[in-house]
Amino acid sequence: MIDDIYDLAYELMMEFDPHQFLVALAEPTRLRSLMLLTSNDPLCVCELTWALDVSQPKMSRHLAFLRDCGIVEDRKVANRVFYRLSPSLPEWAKSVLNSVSEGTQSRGRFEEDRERLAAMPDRPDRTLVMVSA
Amino acid sequence: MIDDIYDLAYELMMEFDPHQFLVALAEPTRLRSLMLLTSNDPLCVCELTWALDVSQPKMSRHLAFLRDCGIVEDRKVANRVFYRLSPSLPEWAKSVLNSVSEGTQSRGRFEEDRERLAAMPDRPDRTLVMVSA
DNA sequence: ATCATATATACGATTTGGCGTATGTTATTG
DNA sequence: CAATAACATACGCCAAATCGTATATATGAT
Repeated sequence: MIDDIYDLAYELMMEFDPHQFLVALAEPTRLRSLMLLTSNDPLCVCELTWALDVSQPKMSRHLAFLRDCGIVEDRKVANRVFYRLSPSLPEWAKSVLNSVSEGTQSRGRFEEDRERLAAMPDRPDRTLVMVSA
Repeated sequence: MIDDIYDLAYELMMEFDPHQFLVALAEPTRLRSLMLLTSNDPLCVCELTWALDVSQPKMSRHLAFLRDCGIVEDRKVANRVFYRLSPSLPEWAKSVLNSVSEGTQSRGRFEEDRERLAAMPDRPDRTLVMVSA
């Protein structure tokens, strides 16, 4: 309760920082994750781990980074944690993500990520996450 | 001559890389330089050095970095070297720069940079640079 | 209760990036 | 031909970022 109030106050005080935002994008794993999330909101950790073919701790760390920047939000559903782009992202930041998404469309590495995600077997059910948004 | 041909071939082969582009933006001095260049094309090294209040080698290194990424172009005029955004930047990259520029408009650090630039005494003549573009 | 799955975090090791300082290069000026 | 000014680069150092591995936590299944 008290913690929540402090969190809110902190968030109001610290505006969304362009530099921090760009630092977040300037790392391959984070960028690839964000590119997937830009078109495939929400995704759980195991889906991203599978699609990017990276270790689980690595994915988890980078997602925590993005969350702490205010770029993504997480929602726990049963066993899993789903991430999506933060709806409260400043418009200019959303624009950046969309523009970068354009720039990465025909780039092999990002195409492969999308394909691996699409081909993932037994992808978790997302309906619960969508509803409770 | 031969070198020019190799440079051209190299540039055609290596497409503009989104990740590299974002790495370039994710450093304070480079970002601040680009934000100035976005609205004040072209600027010479000494103007940027003055506006950002950083050492000359530091400024020079970061500009070289941006040039090697294909983000800016340099043009030597007499004693000085002027930098401007590369006109051949992909559209999506220009969009990113414009969006980030929005995001930084009301941020103290970037405002100060603009003010220091505007207040710089004896700014070099730019007419020659503009004409020979 | 035990075991398996999904996720997060701590720790040590390695790598990378940026910086200051010193120096090189080119062009202008006197 | 100095001497100066603008810019670029080389070198060594330090701080920060990332990673793998191991481990902790929480939820679900048997």
